[in-house]
Amino acid sequence: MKINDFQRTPPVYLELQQRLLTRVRALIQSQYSVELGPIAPVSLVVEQPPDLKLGEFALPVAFELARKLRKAPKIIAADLAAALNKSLETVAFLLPENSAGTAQGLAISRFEAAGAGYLNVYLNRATLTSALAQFDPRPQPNSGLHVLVEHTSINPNKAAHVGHLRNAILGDTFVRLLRANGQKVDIQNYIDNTGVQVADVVVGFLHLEGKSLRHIREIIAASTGDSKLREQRFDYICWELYARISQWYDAGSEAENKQRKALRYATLHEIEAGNNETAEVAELISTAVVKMHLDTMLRLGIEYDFLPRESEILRLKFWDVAFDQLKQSGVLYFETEGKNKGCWVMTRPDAKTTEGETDEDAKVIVRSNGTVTYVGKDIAYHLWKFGLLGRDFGYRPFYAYDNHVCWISTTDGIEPHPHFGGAQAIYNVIDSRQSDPQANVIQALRGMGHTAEADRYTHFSYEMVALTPRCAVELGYTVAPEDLARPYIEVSGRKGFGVKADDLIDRLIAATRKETDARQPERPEAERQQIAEQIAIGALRYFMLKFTRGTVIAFDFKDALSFEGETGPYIQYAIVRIRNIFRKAETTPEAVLAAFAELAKRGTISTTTQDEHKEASELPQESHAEGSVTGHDFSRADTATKTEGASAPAGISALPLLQEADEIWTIWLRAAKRSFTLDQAITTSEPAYVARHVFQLAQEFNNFYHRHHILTEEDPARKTLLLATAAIALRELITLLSWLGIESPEAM
RNA sequence: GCACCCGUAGCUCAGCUGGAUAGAGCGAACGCCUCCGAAGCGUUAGGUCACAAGUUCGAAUCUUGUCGGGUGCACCA
Repeated sequence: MKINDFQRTPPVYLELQQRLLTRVRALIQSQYSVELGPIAPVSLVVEQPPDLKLGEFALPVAFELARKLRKAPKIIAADLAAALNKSLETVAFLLPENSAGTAQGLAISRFEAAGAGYLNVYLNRATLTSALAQFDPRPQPNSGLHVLVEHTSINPNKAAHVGHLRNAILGDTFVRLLRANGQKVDIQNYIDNTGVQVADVVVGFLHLEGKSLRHIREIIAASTGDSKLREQRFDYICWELYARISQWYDAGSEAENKQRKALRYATLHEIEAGNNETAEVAELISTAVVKMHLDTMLRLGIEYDFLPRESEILRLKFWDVAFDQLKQSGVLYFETEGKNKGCWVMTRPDAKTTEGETDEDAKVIVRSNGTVTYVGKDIAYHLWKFGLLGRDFGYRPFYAYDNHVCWISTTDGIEPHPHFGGAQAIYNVIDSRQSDPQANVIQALRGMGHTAEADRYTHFSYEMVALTPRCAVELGYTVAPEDLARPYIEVSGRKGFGVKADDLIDRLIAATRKETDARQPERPEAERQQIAEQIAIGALRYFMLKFTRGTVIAFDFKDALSFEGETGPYIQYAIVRIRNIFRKAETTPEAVLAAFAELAKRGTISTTTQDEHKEASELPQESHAEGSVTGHDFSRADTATKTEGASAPAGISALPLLQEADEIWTIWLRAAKRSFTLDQAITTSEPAYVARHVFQLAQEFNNFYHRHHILTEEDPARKTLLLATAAIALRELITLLSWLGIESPEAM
């Protein structure tokens, strides 16, 4: 019998399913191809039955065959089940060898027809738990694609708000998922430091406030230093000023307003041009704000590798290079008629082309005055991302993390520097309001013949975070009557309307700190603070991740400040409980899992028929340390217990428990499902799948915890099983939370 | 007008490539700490899956249409 199927692959859900399908397909081919002639490919799907009593997998294939065979689905399913059971050894494939080189047994214990015609598959619990205890199912290094993820990208003219938190948390989590999948990922945070938003704050400081360059330096120095010394945060000062200047443009007489707007654009042009005092002010402000954004994100465990800035895209003339390429490839054409006369334009992705007519709907890339639009610059930038531009940024170090440095773009950088760009796949975490411009860029890439790149360009889009009217009122904003009736109100930096990220984090920490102070009074202050921060960040990150991307989050403090139910702290609490169990049991999860794998192996080797007695008798008689829970033999009990498919070599007191107690098995099954969930989350760009998966595991553990009292269990083998189940839950919970960027506290 | 997203329990949301009795959390009512931490567990109440037609053995899921909510469709960035 071949046992190489799984030799190096952990026994995980996805592989189990795939192998199962291969076998079933083969059977159908041989069984029914005569009756059907050359049969059309039957679409085989694997489902999960509504209840574990019905098995782990269900195949509705009989329904599909029913009409072709003119037979009742029930009968077909029964035939299939019988045939599969008859040749179980060839169908149910083996799990990997263990360290001793002994095959561990079949992964599938039996097939059964059920319901109206389902073919249900029952996995071999003993075999799989034993294998899972031995192997931490880590995916192998993947395709090796060099991936670039861009997220956060907050305009550097004001403080970050809740909407930016959703972006950064989604992006950061997705990076962690890609890396867990074995991919090499660079993280970029694009900085638009030359736009009107920055110009507005510059106008605010220079003209509304009448500050000089020197004065602005002083303000920045006083408001960006040590958080304990500064009276105000610079990003908050800018938040307020940005709201004020936005109103100021419309607050004067008509003539005044015209003058103010002129001032605004003059300022913008000076910033874009560079090499002048206004540009210097803009540079000071935006750099100071960016640093604060990085501080804020670091509170959430979010780090970056590189900050490309718009100022360098302009000054290093990325556009000029891109423009040539776009003209050469014919993506851009010069419009000579209609409203876009004199512009270089591009046909839109979904445009219906009518011959000869001027495309009034075309996207303008270069204006009639010769300046390039935002989309044009974005195309150039994305050519660089894929290494197609033939021009690079200069680099210098900008922000130091514990383990690495974040670099920033500059016109003339230092050597040596790491290489960024030239990625094979990119993900842009940008909210769904940007899907049109994103589609334009993809369209341009495709039009230039870079179809592979266009295919690997993912707009990781998500819906915005808005405030509930109640929340807006609570924050002291005056809310228009018509807005009070709406489900949510969009945040607006221009109006200064929104929840600032650091305010929210501070409130969360204050709330968790109150709890830890009450629950852990004996712990030192620093520890209580650390725990409070871990819980607060866990709550926040989980809150942002539990919604699927397409859902608008109507933000409310009541929901965000909740630590019960479907929250990060709920999951963290399960971890703390498990850690306490191991502390009191005076053993470790690793030791328990090793012991369990060994014992389970002895008890379950003989699901293959011929070898069972021989193998059972050949088992080495190992002796284990006295008094350790790991020292008891699974097969010690004399009462022989029949397990399905084979008789166990000796009575195994834990095995019936594993067979019958679905609340135990469901935890192991979920562990096996980890790679499946990861794969699903990555292919659909949906981190919420992982969030839900880990919450369900925590729920399953709590359920198990309340049904089985582990430490007082008297039967040693049963106790080993219970402890091993807790160990698996712990291993999974910690791993999965780390993927979500959530820490696992020692106590809480 | 066109494009995209959303409409599922009182509220906030899951429901993967169509499949067996539609699931969580919060809120409500009632229980559970002489036993591994109650940031927990259990029980109960609560749904014509917006509406209509179609495809199918089978639809919350796919198609089309209607209604309702949101967002985006500039030579602004």
